[in-house]
Amino acid sequence: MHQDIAMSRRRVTIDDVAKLAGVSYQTVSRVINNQPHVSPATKQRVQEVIAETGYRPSPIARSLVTARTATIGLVVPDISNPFFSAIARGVEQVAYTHGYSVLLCNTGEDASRELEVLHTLDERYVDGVIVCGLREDDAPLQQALAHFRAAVMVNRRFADETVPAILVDDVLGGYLATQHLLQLGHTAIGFIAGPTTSYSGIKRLQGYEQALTEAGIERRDDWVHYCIPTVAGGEAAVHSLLANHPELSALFCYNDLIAVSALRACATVGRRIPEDLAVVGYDDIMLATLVSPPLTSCHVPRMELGNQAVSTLLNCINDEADRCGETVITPELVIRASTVGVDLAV
Amino acid sequence: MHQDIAMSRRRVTIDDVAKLAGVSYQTVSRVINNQPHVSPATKQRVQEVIAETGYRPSPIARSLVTARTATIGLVVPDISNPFFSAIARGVEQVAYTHGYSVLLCNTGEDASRELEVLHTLDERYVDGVIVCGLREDDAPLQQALAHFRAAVMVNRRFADETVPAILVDDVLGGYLATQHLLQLGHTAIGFIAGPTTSYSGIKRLQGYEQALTEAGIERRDDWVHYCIPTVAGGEAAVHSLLANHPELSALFCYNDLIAVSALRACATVGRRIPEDLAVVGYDDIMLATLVSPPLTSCHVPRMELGNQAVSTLLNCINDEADRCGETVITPELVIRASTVGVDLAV
DNA sequence: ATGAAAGCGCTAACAT
DNA sequence: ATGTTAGCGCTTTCAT
Repeated sequence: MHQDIAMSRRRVTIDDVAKLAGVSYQTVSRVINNQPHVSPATKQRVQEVIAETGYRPSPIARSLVTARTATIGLVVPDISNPFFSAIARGVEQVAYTHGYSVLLCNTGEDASRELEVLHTLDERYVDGVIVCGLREDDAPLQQALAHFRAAVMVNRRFADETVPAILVDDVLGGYLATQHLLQLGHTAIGFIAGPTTSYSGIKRLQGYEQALTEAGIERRDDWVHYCIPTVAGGEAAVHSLLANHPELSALFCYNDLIAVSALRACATVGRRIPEDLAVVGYDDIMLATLVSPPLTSCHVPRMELGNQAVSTLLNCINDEADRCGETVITPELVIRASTVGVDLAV
Repeated sequence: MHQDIAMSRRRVTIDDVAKLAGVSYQTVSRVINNQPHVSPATKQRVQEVIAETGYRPSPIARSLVTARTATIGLVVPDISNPFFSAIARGVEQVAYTHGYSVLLCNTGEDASRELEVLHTLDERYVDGVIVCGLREDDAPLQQALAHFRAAVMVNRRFADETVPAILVDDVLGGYLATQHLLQLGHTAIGFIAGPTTSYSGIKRLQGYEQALTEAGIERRDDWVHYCIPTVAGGEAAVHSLLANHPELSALFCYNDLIAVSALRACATVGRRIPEDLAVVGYDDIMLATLVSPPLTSCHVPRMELGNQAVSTLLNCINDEADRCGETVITPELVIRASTVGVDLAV
């Protein structure tokens, strides 16, 4: 009936190691947790047995007593969206180096699903969660996040700052984009603004207005159009804006996809870029470098967002409250041929 | 000293519920696991208490005894690569509906890191793993995968078929792409083949050759160039192939990024597409629809790969061996303006 | 139909 | 420096 441990399929336990090393299993526990009060000789013997048997402690059993899992939850609207997958990469990177694993949850842009997955993560006793994007009612989310030992939001914040957030300075981004166009001599600059409800859209609009104001240019409501932030969504908005306002010589777009639809619209009606219309995008996704002409775009360091989110989360988990406030990431304008005549990207 | 449960910050346990319902905690266990031998009255009373207290069983404690975690590991080379993030979305989707969570592991294209994360996943007692891509020594990986209750590979296979795999029929893809060009009347068709070591590259080459052979066209080695499968990587390969072989009227590219570099190369030297050169890409990433002209490309249903991977994995976990073989996903050619004169995408 | 007891593998007091 | 004793919250025998 009895099988030799080496032969058995069963995992090696702390008890097996203790017996083989001729000590109590508490001593083994001390060794694997690097605790004091173990004689060097014993320690070495135990370590040898561990090496021989290939023993590794069960994180499950450990979690049951420590109430920690060394796991964090990552909640994103859509992992196949390059914006979020880059964040995910940044998150995984830093988490892994700190011994944490990442549970990935996709909400499919669905608010109720977001609460559901948080529920699941809570059940699974994750040590903390990182929640990305999705504009919706704050109250239910805030309540859900209160269950966790720690939580961080990316690209979103609560008014009362109860949850640390990693934010992009979109006001600055909008300002830089617009300022660049102003410096090139443009005075009639339109803005395709994305969804009206978008938090970052509102901030980019502020930056746009701020730059215009500084330049002493009147801000006109009819120069601003809203749309769904996709290539298809931008098409109609761009067409109508350009048709109704032939005076516009430049366009700032909420994101690169919309900027691409501007490129297309111009190709259709025979307007040259940047001679007849200068175009600035936002996000600086890979696509921006690949269309022709390549897009001037506001670069958002997405992996950096993920890195910062984890760092902040781990600080909160470890009660290092000093780094649990709001972190602002600064975007940078990358200038390419859609605003300046020469194709810098070769 | 004693705190009322409702007031306490401590999680509600099965014991609390049992006491409040006036039954043994075994009975509560029966109720939450839908086991028989509980009287309707008792069952209802217990369920009421569960609802009142908001009790939810601890998956940790449960895992400790069942040796299952309802968690699967997903190993990808780079989650920020659209190919893998789409797979990840497919994986998460199906896993979630079956009550499984997904631990995300990024290997950064590093083979040793791949083994490391598998080690971690093994420690964490995941119920199974899905490993995507990365061409490397089979032996160490195969050995690592043997530790798991279940494992599935995506876009990769072991010769002995010990591990179920989800594969794309790349021979077919290469065949369809080439056949399409042949049907348009092209007889001199080049192939930019991606990395020489690429498993899928070799298969696409086979499909390319097969189509040529069927059409009675001699396959010429110097019509095939290899390169790193990026826009930058393709640039040199495309230039040299076109410069040395002006007879080529069509180009089949290993992926869409290389196809984009073909578009660029032609723009530089003034060759029109598709009149002077027809171009076919592969993967059908979003970019394919956005460049001009839009790319004819071989569509690979990436989310479907993820869906199938989880389905297969869950079958293996549950010992339903019937669905644990190799699954082949069929790609489809999407025809756009880079091969036919009219811009179908408007 | 219900309960009592044992144990999953580990850590954290408290001994000695 | 080492061992003993309790649990962590649950499922699984085995009784009743």
